[in-house]
Amino acid sequence: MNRPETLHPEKSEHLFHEDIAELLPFADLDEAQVREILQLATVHRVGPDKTYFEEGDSADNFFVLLDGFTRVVRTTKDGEQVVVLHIAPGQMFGIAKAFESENYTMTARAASKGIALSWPSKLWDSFIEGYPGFRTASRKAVGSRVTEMQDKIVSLATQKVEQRIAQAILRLAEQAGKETEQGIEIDFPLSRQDISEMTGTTLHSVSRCMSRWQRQGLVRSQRRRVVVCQPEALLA
Amino acid sequence: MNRPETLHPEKSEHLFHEDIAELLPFADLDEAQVREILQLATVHRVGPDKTYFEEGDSADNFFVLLDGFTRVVRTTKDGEQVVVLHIAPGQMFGIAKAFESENYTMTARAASKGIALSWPSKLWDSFIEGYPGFRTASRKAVGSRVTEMQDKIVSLATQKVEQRIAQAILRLAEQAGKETEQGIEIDFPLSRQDISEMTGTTLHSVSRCMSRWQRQGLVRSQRRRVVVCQPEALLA
DNA sequence: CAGTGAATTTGCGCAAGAGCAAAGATAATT
DNA sequence: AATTATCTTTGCTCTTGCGCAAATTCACTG
Repeated sequence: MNRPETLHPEKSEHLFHEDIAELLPFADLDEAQVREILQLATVHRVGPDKTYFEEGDSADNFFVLLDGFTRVVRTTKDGEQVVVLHIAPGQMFGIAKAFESENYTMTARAASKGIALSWPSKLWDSFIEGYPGFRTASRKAVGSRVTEMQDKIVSLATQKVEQRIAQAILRLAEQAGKETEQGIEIDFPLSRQDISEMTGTTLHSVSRCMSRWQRQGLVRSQRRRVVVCQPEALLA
Repeated sequence: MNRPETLHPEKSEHLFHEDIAELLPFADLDEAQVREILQLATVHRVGPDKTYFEEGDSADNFFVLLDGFTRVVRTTKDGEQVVVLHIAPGQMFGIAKAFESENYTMTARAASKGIALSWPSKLWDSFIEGYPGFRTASRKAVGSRVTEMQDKIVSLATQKVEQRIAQAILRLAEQAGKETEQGIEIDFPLSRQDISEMTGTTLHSVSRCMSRWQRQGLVRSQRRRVVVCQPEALLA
């Protein structure tokens, strides 16, 4: 295979046709189409806690995350952050066009160092029409977001803090879990504060909860690192 | 104007081209197209608390609500109900096709007597392609749902019970408000229990809250009837 | 390798709100 | 008009978990 392929406008050592073509949004495309699409793409490399875009910004681009995890966040008037959902590599985000919206309604902040591709929103319709796989992927993206948000609403509305935290951690372990000898490690830095923003509680309550689980051997957690040892036990 | 037009398969005294054509999903259609679409529609008339479809059902149809209000509800394992959002007349619902989903993920239950039209899901793509207004409307429907769910998540995660209840009632007053001399009346039966299911609390807390507001003259509420007298004051 | 700053742990007191129970009110039914 | 079912109110207790504060640990930087 003929390796390095240049990406516009920034050259990249690690992004290849093969990698991109595997991503759901670009499934079923032939090589020429992939090249065509990549020509139009902009590469974004962001450090931890940097944003791809902010709530209220004009929705000029849509994105596909290549690497790293991204939090989709809403900030309240008094500065509190609420994490609404997480984006995993291969998923689209910033797809305001799918909502007929002129502006982003949330902020996309990198949980860890990340890479994403973006395209001008004006290309959205032509992608939808020209690439069936893209249309399917965009619908699935919307669907899984809606599902995730539903689950979060039900969780917030009916469960106690402890259950909410457990559920949030298990979901992340599923989306961003990496096998280790210890157990499943969540593959990006995750503080008590972060978890509290996902579950609508305080970092104190999260800390207490996790300490207890640590004592019981259910999880193993150091500073901003979380390893789930007994996923089943957390369900109880 | 030539009045009664028959709807398939059930004849109807109150549904006319003029009414339907005004609905957002069918904006920009000419009379022939409206007739075409209505030919394919099924009419549903449901009583209060009856469902249009249930969570888990095969998503065979998509709907447009013509009259009445509909709650979109999720039920937890232990039978608790959570109201995720409300559908107003003119809006689409049951649009699993937009999520590339085979089944409904929630239950649609009529808050009051209601009328809806439905079409087989297999027509979704042809509607999307054939009627630009329909495509736009479906995106807007998804967008407003996502926005509403985001707001609910933020509300549940950061606000106290009292604020959540106030916000929920104000939203309904906006979506389903009818002007009266007393103030804005929510135009369908709404019990304390219903409100608690929207806000993730108990009917007791809702009752206490509303009683206080009643004493302060902010609302006026009898059994399953809610009138908002001072919307601004509820914001505090 | 010491120093600095961020993340975490933990204790304590308190308030919000859930849970339970019982009474009262309102609408529907016969 | 009497009966019944449903909805609502309200009091009381008890738990959850927040808010505040202080101590501690950990990672990074100079």
